[in-house]
Amino acid sequence: MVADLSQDRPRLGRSSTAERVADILRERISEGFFQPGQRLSEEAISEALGVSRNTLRESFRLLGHERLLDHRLNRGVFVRLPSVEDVSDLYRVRRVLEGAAVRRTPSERALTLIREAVRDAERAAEQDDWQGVGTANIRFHQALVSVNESPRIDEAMRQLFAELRLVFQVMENPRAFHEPFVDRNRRLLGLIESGRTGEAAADLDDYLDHAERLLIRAYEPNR
Amino acid sequence: MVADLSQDRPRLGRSSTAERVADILRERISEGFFQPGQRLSEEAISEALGVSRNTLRESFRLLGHERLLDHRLNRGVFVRLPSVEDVSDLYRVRRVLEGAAVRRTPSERALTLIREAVRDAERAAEQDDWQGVGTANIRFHQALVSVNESPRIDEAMRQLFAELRLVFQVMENPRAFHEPFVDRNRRLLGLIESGRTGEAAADLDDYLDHAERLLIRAYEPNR
DNA sequence: AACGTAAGGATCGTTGAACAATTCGACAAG
DNA sequence: CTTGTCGAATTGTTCAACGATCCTTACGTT
Repeated sequence: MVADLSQDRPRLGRSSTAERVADILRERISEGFFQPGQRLSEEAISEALGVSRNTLRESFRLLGHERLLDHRLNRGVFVRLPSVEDVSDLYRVRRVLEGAAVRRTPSERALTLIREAVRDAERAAEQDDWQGVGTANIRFHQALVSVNESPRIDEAMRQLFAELRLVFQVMENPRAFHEPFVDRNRRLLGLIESGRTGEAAADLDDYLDHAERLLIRAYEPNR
Repeated sequence: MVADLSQDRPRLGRSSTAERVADILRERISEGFFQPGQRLSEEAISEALGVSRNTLRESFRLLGHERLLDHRLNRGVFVRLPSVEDVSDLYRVRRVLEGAAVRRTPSERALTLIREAVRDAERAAEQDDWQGVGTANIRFHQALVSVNESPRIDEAMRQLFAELRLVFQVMENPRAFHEPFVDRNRRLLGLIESGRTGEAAADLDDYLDHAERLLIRAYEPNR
């Protein structure tokens, strides 16, 4: 019974001003409050948040390593603005991580998460809630990757989507983007459930090609 | 002609005291000067390197994100001491990244790198230079992963091996560990060269199972 | 002997101020 | 129109300080 407590262990060490500031900034970036390409002034933000410049700089380092911020020497930190090459690379990584996932037999737990994400996306689509479709879609792919049963891969996937959100912020019409994938999620789930790993892998590759093409076409980092 | 200069751009932004300090610490850790589990005193190191505590703390944040240091609140930073579960997870990641690589057809450039690494390992083994075998072995796997043609995956692999080096530091007999893999590298290369991706993938899985088993058996994080 | 508590020292977390280094735009000179 | 120079603004880094937290030791209680 004491063993259950070990679940809460990560929460223990948590909290330091720098990390909490990083959490805030991360959220602000992902919600578009800070736009990609925008410069983040040390003085302005440290004053606004009521922390010292030194502490804020520690936060910047954290987010820089997550590729959310771009640290240019003596020029300051900028919200990262991914290039088209970055988008392609992100999809290369997805093909590897998600491709490995569909070749494995998922645990019951993972399968449940995947099913829920598919259903949530469908439900949100019915209500024209494209914001909701987007987040459900992300949950779908994270659940998919969780089939690999690797904490490090899960973490990498989290970062990857944080980076992709930067792309969505710049995209012309992020809402319509997710639309075709509600059905594709359902189809892919079917292939996975029936254990047809070969077909699932092929469908996934086509899925990601499709998404990458749409994304790059709608993505214009030049303002 | 001016366009060629843009190649050198990455070299410009580089260098800031914090990053250079991080480079030094990274090297010291990988060479075993700082042992896994050891605590790194802010005061002692900042004084020894002649930098301020604040700057050193920025470096610590960088290395913490690379999983080389363990930051415990109010207790300081420690050289990370990977657990057995960590080792297993690292091999899960390797199976995914390297597995995806062997299923692709390598570029000429990548193939050359792989061949060189295999040859260097053999040469080092002939001279009983097990240190050299180890580094050639790492180069072999990095070259293998480079077949994915993804900068992010290359970077992930670099970090992964930096973490594995922590394990090697603690291991009982790191020299003998690499011995069986000189031949296995050669065999895997053969399968790749002949385009038998299915067999190559199967051999790789067995390869990594083998390595993980040996490593975990020889690994005793408890002192 | 096992345990709870208290005191003290060491180290980290964070701040605020200061100064050097660097960037960038404006403006003058050629 | 290009090049050189100046100054304001911002970052890079240091330093000193103080509160907070952890660890150890000692002491007293049960």
